[in-house]
Amino acid sequence: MAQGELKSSVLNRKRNPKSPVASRSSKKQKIAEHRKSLPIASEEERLIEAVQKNDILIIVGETGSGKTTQLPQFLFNAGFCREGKMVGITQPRRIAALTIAKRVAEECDVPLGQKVGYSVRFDDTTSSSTRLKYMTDGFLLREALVDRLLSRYSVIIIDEAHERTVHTDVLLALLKKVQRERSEIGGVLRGCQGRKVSPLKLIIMSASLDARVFCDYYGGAKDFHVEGRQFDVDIFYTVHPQTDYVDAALNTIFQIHSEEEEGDILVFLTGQEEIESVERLVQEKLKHLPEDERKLLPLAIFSALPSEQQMRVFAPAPIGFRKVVLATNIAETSITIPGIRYVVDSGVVKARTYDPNKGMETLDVVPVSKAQAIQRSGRAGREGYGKSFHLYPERDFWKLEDSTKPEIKRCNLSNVILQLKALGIDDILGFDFIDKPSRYAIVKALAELHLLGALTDDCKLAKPAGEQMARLPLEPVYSRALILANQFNCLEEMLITVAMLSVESIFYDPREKREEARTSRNHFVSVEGDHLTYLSVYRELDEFLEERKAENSEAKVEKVMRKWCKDNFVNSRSLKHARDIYRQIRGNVEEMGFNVSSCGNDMLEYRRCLAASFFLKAAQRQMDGTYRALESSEIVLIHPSSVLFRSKPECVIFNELMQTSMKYIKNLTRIDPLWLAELAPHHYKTEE
DNA sequence: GAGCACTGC
Repeated sequence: MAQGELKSSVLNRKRNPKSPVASRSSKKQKIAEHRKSLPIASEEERLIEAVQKNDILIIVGETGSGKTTQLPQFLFNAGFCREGKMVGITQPRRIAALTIAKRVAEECDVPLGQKVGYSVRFDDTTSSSTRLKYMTDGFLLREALVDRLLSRYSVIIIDEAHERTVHTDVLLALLKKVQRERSEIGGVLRGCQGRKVSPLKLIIMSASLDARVFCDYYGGAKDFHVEGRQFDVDIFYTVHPQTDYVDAALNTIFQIHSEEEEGDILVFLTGQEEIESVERLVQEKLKHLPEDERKLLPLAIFSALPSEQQMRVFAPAPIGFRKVVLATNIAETSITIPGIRYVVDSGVVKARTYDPNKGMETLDVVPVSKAQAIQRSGRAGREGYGKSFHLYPERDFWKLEDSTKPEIKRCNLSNVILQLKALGIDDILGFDFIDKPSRYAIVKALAELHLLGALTDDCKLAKPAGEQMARLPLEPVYSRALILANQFNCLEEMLITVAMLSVESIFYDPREKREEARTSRNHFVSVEGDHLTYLSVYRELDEFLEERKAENSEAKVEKVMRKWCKDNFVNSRSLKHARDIYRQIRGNVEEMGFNVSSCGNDMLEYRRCLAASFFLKAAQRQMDGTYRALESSEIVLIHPSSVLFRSKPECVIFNELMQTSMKYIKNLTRIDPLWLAELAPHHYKTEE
């Protein structure tokens, strides 16, 4: 979201203030010309015919074909939105849903939210007159919980299916089932609010590499190829394998800078630490160059970076300067940086995997896939001819995996399975996933859901707990915590806690200000642990804003909030997100009839509730000062970001176990070890 | 003594 705001603010600055009438007609003309020039424009008839003849169509089209903006308009014109029906288009990212919908509304010359709208979490612009609805795939999944046949849609388009996010994969399987059910019902009055249910058209849109996978999955579905429109990118490889890609990246950056024509450089690296170190190395190296060769401006971008600093990569470099943007994967698909003409690909990426046996996530540096390498190169050809430098030999490229392993095979499945159960799908092991997760991962997730009380002994959705948990947009273990907090009379505190635990990077410590950051945040810190610390961060900001709300406008409150966050070294984007989540889940639990009560100053009761909620993740200190995670028996360390890093209490509960350089536990609170047997007897009594 | 990237009626 932050990135989207940045992009549009840059665009706005460029816009010329012409007279409204003149600009409107010339803008209209420009849009018409642009639409006509798209590769897909000449395919309208053939495409519509293909949709009419095939219930499932796989559209393969590269960047710039116009498929995402044009196809829904073609479908509208061909009558697919008659009788109040909608065409739904899903995207893996909210920023895409939002910007594409705005673009299409502009092309249709209608205000956003009428014929064309978007729906993403916290932000729904659709109305009863919306016919082309852009949304995140997660949003459509949520809709399916309410209207299982998705009866308001005549056509559903899954865009960017090749990315294979968990949400996309679940949707691909679910829609296959919904389509079958809708054609079986055929015209009988059923579905949401007694709507007439007609057959569903399904369109899967993907980049080229793996169209076969989708065609096969849908029983030999027809595929339709649309030409892309990208500028040419020359690809270069190293002659020999590089032992140190950071060093190779540095050399390549300076080689481009001294030998190539003007144009900015985008360098793909693995993470924050590496990026910050390359940034310093570039600056260091520049000092040794002659004055006139120093005009190179290194800029970092990664998701944990505060928005104000992210924004800097979007601004044009000063006259005569060349930008070199040092980025994580964030620049691969999520954001597009203007001016990039050269790409440097390290060939590696940090990838998360989940080990269901240990209940542990791992963050490893691994080689990219061919598809990723190609996607990275493509970033050099957005505005004109470009060059891409891979820091490995061509023969190594051919050894890469074709595409990245689908996320569903690499993640904790408890949430996915809870959602499927809530959708009425009981046979998870037999469910028709496009790529099946391992039997073991499924069984482990079922067992976890059972322990959390979401499933009955025969693995059916428990009533009401399982239903309630499925309704909440949270990890099942956090939903469970809210249900328990209702009984412990600390629901208010737990709502804040799980909202804060649901967002990433609440604290941001720039390397050079690490000490200052810690000191200025000292007053938040609770000796009991991270959960109470988050609670006081949230509450202090809330009180601060409350005091100032009376005298200020909403925009000013936002500004005050950003200032407060900056002063306290808190990431304002993360905290705003946490506040949005809080509002949403508070609404959810109130709808469930929960009474949001506070335990006041009784933090003992709150900590007991944390222990009761997170009993599956407890750890005990050992003689040597390391910890043993009770569930997996893994030897772990307290992550240095925890406020308990130094104090090392005897027993803690934690929310995250992740292996990076070491096995670390994060987000912890001190508990009394006796509480575990008392509060989770079904799990601990026999052991201790 | 350290944090790839997304996302949720």
